Amino acid sequence: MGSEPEDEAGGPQRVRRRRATAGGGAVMADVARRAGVSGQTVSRVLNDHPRVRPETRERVRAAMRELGYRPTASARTLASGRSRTLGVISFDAARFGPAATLAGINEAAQEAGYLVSTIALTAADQAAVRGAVDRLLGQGADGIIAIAPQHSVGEALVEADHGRPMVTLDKSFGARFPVVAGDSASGARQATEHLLRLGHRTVRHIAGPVGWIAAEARVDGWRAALKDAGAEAHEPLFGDWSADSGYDLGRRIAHDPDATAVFVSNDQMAVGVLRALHEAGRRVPEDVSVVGYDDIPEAAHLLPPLTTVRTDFAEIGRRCLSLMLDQLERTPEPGVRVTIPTELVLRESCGHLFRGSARQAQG
Amino acid sequence: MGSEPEDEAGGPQRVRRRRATAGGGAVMADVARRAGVSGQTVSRVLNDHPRVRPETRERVRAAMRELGYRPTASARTLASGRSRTLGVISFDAARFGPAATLAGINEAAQEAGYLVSTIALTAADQAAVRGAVDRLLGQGADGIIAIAPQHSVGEALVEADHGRPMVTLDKSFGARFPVVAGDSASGARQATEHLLRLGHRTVRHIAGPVGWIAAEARVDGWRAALKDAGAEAHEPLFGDWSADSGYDLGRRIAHDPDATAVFVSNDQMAVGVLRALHEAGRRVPEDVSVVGYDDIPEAAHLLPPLTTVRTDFAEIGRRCLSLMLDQLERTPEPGVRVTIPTELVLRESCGHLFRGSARQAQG
DNA sequence: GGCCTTGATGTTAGCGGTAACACTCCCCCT
DNA sequence: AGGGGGAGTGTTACCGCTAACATCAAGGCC
Repeated sequence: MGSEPEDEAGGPQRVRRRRATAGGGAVMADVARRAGVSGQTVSRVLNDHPRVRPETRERVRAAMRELGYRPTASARTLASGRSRTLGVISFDAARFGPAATLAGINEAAQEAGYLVSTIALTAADQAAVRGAVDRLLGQGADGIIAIAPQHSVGEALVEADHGRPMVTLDKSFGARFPVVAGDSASGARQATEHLLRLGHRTVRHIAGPVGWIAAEARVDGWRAALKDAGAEAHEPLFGDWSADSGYDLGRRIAHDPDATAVFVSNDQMAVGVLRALHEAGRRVPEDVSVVGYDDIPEAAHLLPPLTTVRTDFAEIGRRCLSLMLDQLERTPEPGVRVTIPTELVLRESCGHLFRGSARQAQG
Repeated sequence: MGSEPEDEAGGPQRVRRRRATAGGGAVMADVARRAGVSGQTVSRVLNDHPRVRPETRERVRAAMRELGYRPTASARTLASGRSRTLGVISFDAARFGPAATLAGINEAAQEAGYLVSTIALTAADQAAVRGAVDRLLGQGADGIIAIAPQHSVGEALVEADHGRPMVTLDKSFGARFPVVAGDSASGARQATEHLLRLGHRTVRHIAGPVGWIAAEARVDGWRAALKDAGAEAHEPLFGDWSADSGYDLGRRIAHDPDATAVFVSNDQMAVGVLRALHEAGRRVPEDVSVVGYDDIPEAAHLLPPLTTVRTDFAEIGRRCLSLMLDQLERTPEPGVRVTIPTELVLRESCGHLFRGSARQAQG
């Protein structure tokens, strides 16, 4: 090639340090040399600066292509203080809701040219949350999106405060960062009112675990609907979101002949409830009506197909991202709270309570 | 404070550039000054070098704590060429299998002190895969784990080759990188043989989409089991993994009175199949036996509880990570292929075919 | 026509770490 | 006593890129 830089004779011959680029590829200086410009001009091309002559720009671009040049993110981050990386802290990443939200965030981030680093936490203790925030920030994340479905996580986030933008999901208190959430209270109300309209005297509730924001909002929505209708409110039964727990709690309800309508806080638990009712010989919807929450893709094919409250998780993810971008690139509105509407999807798991028997009520 | 470095009088006063650290926190030099050592010693403490006197180490640690020092990853990456970040390319991240695998990877990565950057792809075309690889490498990922469930993705990965370590999931050909996969062929064989042992003359198959490696391996395993038993093999029906498609295809099978046993390539489709059979008035397991695949958490609570093939997705994720670490930190074995065993979980969706009727067969 | 813009590009000095090497001590051995 | 060697620490030169400033040519203005 003949383009090796000459070492001045006799100078102390230092070992060339290993390059930081992947596969030892070209670096900016190589591109600059090849295009016959300075490194700064290459940098300008890279960053779409307007003050570069079109032909120079093209020459640099060509050199980049020919050398297979790939900018080194760590160097750019170090020099500019921006990484175009977003950190995401998530819990329970294998469950449908969080997973779908995460997918939405990822997709939107990609479109906006950001990379996403995810830390999936299992424990919700403050040390874990703080550690995750630290690692993400240390990594240079420009901002953090935290799925904070439990009060404890929300509190830990406030504790672990830092200078960078943050968006949280679900977290219900404190106007410190923007929050995105599905409208759980309203969804629960819709579900409950639907069941009441079908003639049920009251509606039982199988709730998500205590301390979970969405779970508690659904309890509130359910309770409010009952109160408005002057219906009795039994104490809710608290599950852990799993079909297993839905089954266990469903059996308790199945053995209570007064129970004719159940609102379950998510579809997975509803699966277990349907089984418990079936095994106890109580027909759905003839004897008992069931409404779930989330509208998982399987909900339409359960036996019977499940009436449920749909949340657009992908939209939640997208809104998180757009709020984050607002903070990063535009003027942030402080303390925004975005609520994603829900929709009751009518299927076959609910029936009229009518002369002790029931007819199917279809949307 | 009094610790501001003095500018020599009259020197050209340059504006201090914005710090790259989050929230303008302390940097290594600050820690060094406070602990009364050089930056290099701080670096040694940070990296657990053995050659530091315990009391010095403690002094440095104290200084770090007091200043809330957080090392800047981009600087470390730039200087060392290692980022302790792994890139993950995933598809279909909202489905149970991939999501659970991803969770396993994340968890294992965290334990090993690595951060994970995920790119979720929707299209499997070469440009998308190549772009994802580029972005991950540009970000400084030390290695890439690619969930490559389709042939096309595997091919694209080979094309997008690069110098860094890689581990792929499912990808069936080419010994270029280590591969981890659930043992789909064996799982399918177990399922099929189980049904045959119950007395079914043959077993129908609802398969995953063409081009998906796991789907095709399950077809192969199913076909092999039938062949060994000398049973007739109907042409499989190809779904798209969704409960919707399972329902559509299930209806075709439901209307065929000869069909007494169905092996479905995943549990979601099996949900649809169960519904289709139910609606057609065919009882499970009395008239038709059904086996699914994956053992999603809801499988035990379907009506009837679904016999299925369990794969330990978390283990798959962990193995991916350990293979990656082998490549990064130890002597890599080239072209390893790790197969995660499967287990047939017996529940109530299968019955003996016996005098035209069926009795339950329970493990 | 000299002076001030403006556009295009180059030069310099970092960003915050780490690798390689240099330099002290201090102990041990002969 | 002299020297070898290792433990502990400091010095220097980068890693690859970008911000700030400097430079330089071409053009507009009075």
